[in-house]
Amino acid sequence: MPSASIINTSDTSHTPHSPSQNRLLAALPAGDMESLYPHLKLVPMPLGEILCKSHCTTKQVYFPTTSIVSLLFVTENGASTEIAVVGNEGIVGVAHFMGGNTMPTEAVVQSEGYAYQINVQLLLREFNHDAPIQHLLLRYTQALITQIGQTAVCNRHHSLEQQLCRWLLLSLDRLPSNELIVTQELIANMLGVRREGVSEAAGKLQRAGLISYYRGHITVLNRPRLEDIVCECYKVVKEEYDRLLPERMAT
Amino acid sequence: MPSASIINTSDTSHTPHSPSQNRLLAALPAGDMESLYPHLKLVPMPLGEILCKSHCTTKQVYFPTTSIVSLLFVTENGASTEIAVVGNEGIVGVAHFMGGNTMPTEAVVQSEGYAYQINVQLLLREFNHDAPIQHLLLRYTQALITQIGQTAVCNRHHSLEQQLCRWLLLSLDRLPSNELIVTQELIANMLGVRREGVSEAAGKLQRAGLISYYRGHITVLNRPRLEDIVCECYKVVKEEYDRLLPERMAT
DNA sequence: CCATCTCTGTGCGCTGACGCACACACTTGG
DNA sequence: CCAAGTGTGTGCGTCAGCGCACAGAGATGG
Repeated sequence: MPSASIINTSDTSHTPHSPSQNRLLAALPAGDMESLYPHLKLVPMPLGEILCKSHCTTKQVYFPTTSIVSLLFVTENGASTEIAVVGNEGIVGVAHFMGGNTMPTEAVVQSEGYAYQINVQLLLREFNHDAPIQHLLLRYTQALITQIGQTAVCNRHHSLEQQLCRWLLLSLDRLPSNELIVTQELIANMLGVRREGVSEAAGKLQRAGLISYYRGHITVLNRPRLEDIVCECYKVVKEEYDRLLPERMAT
Repeated sequence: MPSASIINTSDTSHTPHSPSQNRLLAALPAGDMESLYPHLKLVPMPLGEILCKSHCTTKQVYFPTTSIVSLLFVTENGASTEIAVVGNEGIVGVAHFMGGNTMPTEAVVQSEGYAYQINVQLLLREFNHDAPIQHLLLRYTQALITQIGQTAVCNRHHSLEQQLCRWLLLSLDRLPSNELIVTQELIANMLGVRREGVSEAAGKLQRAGLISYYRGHITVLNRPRLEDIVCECYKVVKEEYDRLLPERMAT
């Protein structure tokens, strides 16, 4: 049973899609909705799809609803590290309104689902002439900065097991159910560690009854205990998202 | 002899101070200079001064000129990690114009010098009504995001020695000379590693003739070779700063 | 001049994560 | 039904970085 901090409350299998499933879009004032919504295009986000490679110049930005997107840095020798995760609370493509157009980041779909896509130009027009949407997106970006910074801290100071817990909780917060469709190999790539390391840590969590997994399906059985053993990084990030993003998006 | 990528070209001991020593301030169009410059206050930045603790609500932002400021995350048990460094190419206090006012970050003076201070309200007034300054600050913030993300990558994948090289080069780029006034202990706190580890890595660099240090004074003797052995993280960040910040600030 | 403090060097045992190799179970497709 | 592919478990040697302890050398201040 998902805890109170679940974001998605809709049952994805039956509810019709709506831009308001994305918390940023939902928080827009009525006027902005009217100007943006007609241009939003619902797109499926298949697992593993690369929305944007490092420094690629895509002209689309994405507002995930039921999908989760990972922002990865890939090193020269192919190793990768997830620096942040974006779900229905955010937007993929902050570089466009920050003014740099591209980033040395790769955006990969980490959990299958849907997103609303919009052309950069259309979004920029609103961003540049409308204070509320600008403030909303900038505050979101600040929350993102905190997540990235906290990832740096976590990478430095915390154990693989704690990082796994953080990753699970961050994903869980962005999903409607308590089941994640990911292999341990994928998690390892996100965290930038060995697959065997994830296997060991996940096995430990499973033996403790916190999770249960089976060939690419991880189910969180006891979220409260997961929150007990996770490092502070999760809480810092979560509180910052709650603080910076609109009220109705907080819980 | 400092290489071509030195930012400060002034001799701090003799030249009069000027806001244009900060590259962001220098890049402002004439109109913005006129409205901002009268409100800028030159302040000394003593080594170790804490400009802003985690989530503190200071009403000042800083444009370093000859000083360097570290942005640190401090964990519950007192361990710290530098997530980014700000020198004369940037501004301390992005949270103010990003809309969050505070951040879970501590800003500490890592290298003594000067900065121009300005009241948040005055800066915000310009930020909200003037596109050029807004674009400038947002592009800087995007560069900062890259630096933070790359720090996360570096913490994950690269050796202490490589990280030390990165740290030295990032500092060097923000200083007029090739001498840093820092103890190994301080560097250890920044990198979030043991003092002994820094001692060992620095000793290795010294024996190789790349640096020379003595009780809190580190002199870089061979910058090109340092750039050879540093990890890619340094280059990625540097190129992103060069790309995102104005031409005259690039070299 | 001596006690104290600061900064750095070094040694040692420990541990978390790595790289590799291989086994096993389940799935998929002919 | 069997071969190939996918996802996971496990063992083993290695190593970077940790924590700790202590030494020595220079700085500082009475």
